[in-house]
This record gives sequence, structure tokens and C-alpha cells, in this order.
Amino acid sequence: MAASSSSLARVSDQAPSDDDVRRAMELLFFAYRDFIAEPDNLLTELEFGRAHHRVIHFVGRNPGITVSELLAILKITKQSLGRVLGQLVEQGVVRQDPGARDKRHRHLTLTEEGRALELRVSADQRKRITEAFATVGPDAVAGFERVLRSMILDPADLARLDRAK
Amino acid sequence: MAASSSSLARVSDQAPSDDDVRRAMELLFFAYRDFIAEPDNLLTELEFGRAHHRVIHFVGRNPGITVSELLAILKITKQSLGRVLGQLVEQGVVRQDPGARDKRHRHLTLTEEGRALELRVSADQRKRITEAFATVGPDAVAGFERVLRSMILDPADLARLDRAK
DNA sequence: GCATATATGTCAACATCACTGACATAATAT
DNA sequence: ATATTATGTCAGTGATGTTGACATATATGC
Repeated sequence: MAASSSSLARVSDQAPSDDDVRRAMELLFFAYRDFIAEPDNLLTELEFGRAHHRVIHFVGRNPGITVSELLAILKITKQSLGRVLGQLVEQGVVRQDPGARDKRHRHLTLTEEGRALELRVSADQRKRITEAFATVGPDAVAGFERVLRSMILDPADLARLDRAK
Repeated sequence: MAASSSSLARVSDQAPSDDDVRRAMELLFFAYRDFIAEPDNLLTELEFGRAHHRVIHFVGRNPGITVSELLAILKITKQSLGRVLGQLVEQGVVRQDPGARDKRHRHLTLTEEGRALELRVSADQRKRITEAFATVGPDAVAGFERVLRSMILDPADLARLDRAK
């Protein structure tokens, strides 16, 4: 049975108990905490923080993304983004290019150095996900994805996930 | 088919592509960001923050927990915990009682007011999880749990999840 | 009983990352 | 010509975390 180590999944249409729900909350807390711990440590050594990590990830995933698009993804203020983005540009990790059509836009891409840093920073997370997926098998992975997708509020975020598919 | 909206799950033993792995990372980021957004907003109005939320949750889930046990769960310094815990005690949300066996221990419990606050703060998250679970069905929930469990590093955290089961 | 270890608290200084508010500039749109 | 958009910037603030040092009460081992 697929749910051998699980008690969150109730049979058929039975609703999860209050305890199940709260355990799911803790599950997310522990998993997410551990998921970001390694990159956090690595980046601290490099004088960067978690905010830099997120920018590096999303610029890497969306080469040529504009500042306002990045703000929509991160859902932080431009002042907060401006600080980390400025540091990343200064350190030669991210490059800014004015748009051809609309010169107000700043299109962001990772430099060669930035791509190398991204690989280094994401190595642990990629390894952990790959191993976790291999351990649990494709059916569990499909369930993981369906639950998380149904927890995402903004349809635009789901579209962003699908775009790169 | 269960995996209709999914492409993270590969058939049989095929390894996930680099793109799959990075999409899983984003999935976690978006889902977690949205998951904590509502309690964050609510608590901001009440002059509390995310750290208070976590303390309220884990004290609520583990009545009589000691400070050092709570530190082990949260993996923060006692100075950081001390500040929020002091505020919560001062506001009458958390109660501290010296241990009977070992009087050095401070056993933490939610006051009546604290339990009411916990219910209020967790309402949105419990609703969202309950709905997500209902939407995707028990098999997907089992997969969700298996993946997250396999991403948790500390066996003690897994034991904590199982204890309340 | 004395020495040591444990559980907790506290003071001080600091970094990161978020926020609000206000204003500036350049470019595009109407 | 004016308004809107995309971006940047300055100034101040708050929450959350850190390190380091020290204090206190209690428990434990010899």
C-alpha cells in the first residue's frame, strides 16, 4: 500500500482530522526549514543572504526577466529588491540590459559568474530533491506536486511554473 | 489519470530532469510563501510576528514542552527565543511553570487566551490544507507526505511528527 | 559536600531582510 | 502636453536572527 508510512491520507472522502492538518503544517515547516538551511549557510560565507538566493534562482530560470516581473514573483517591495539586486550587479553576478522595445525595462540575466554561483548554491537542494524523488517514487512525487499546486493562491504563479515545463 | 496536471513525476525509475527539480524548488517556494502569508498579516496587526506564530503552534501542539525542547525544534538561539517567549508570557498567551522533578525546567503551555489566539491564527492554514487535501484526494496526500518526510534531515523531527499521531 | 554540568535568563552589539513614505528620472502612452 | 509606467533612491523603522559574555539556580557525579 502506498500510504504505509502515512497517516495523513484518509480513506476515500473522509476529511482529515484536526491532528492530521496540524501535522501537515509541521511537515511543511520542518521540510522547508531544512530545505533552505544549506544554501543559507553557503551564501552567508559569500556575503549574500536568502534574498540574493531567490533573485539568483528566478533570474537564472527566467533570463531577461524585468524588475517588475521579478517583484511580482517575489512579492516584496522594490526597495527590498533594489538593495540585493544592486549588490548582485555590483558583484558581477547579475547583468542589467535596457529593453529594446521599451527602454525603461531592465532585463536581468545571470553573468557567467552568476550561472556558476547558481549551480553551486542550488547543488544541495537539487541533490536532496532528486534523492527524495528517487526514494519515494513517481506516484508520490505526483501527489506532492498536486498538493502544493493546490496550495498556491495566485494563478499567475501556477502559470509561471508551467511556462518552463 | 492521477498525474494529469503533473510532469514532475517521471515514469518508473527515470530520474527527474534538471528542469523538473528546479520546478519542484519553485513549487515549494510559492506554496510556502502563500502558506505563511495570511498568519503573517494577522499577527502583524496583533503586534506579533512569525516567530511568535511558531512558538504558539509548537507550544499548543506540545503542552508542557520545555524551553530547550522548543529550541531544538525551532533551531534558533535561546536569545532569539527568549525575546518572543518573554513577550508571549507578558501578553498572557503562554504560561511558564517550573518542573516538579527538575525545577530548572520551565514547562510551557498556552493559556486560555493563547489557545483562542492559536485557533484564530491557524484558521486560514487549516482551511487551506483541508481544502487542498479534499481537492487532490488521499493518494496525492500520501505522496505529499512521503516526499516531505524524505526531505527532513533530523530523525528527531520525524519522531516529533509521529508522536502526536 | 564539592565540583561540574545543565537549564534558563539576560545584556549588549550587530546583520539581514523586510517594511512605509517620499521623491526623482526617464520613457512610453494618451 | 500630460499622465502613466518602470525603475531608482533616500531615510527611517521593525522583526528576526546572530555571537559573545556572564549570571543564577538546580542537579548530578564522585
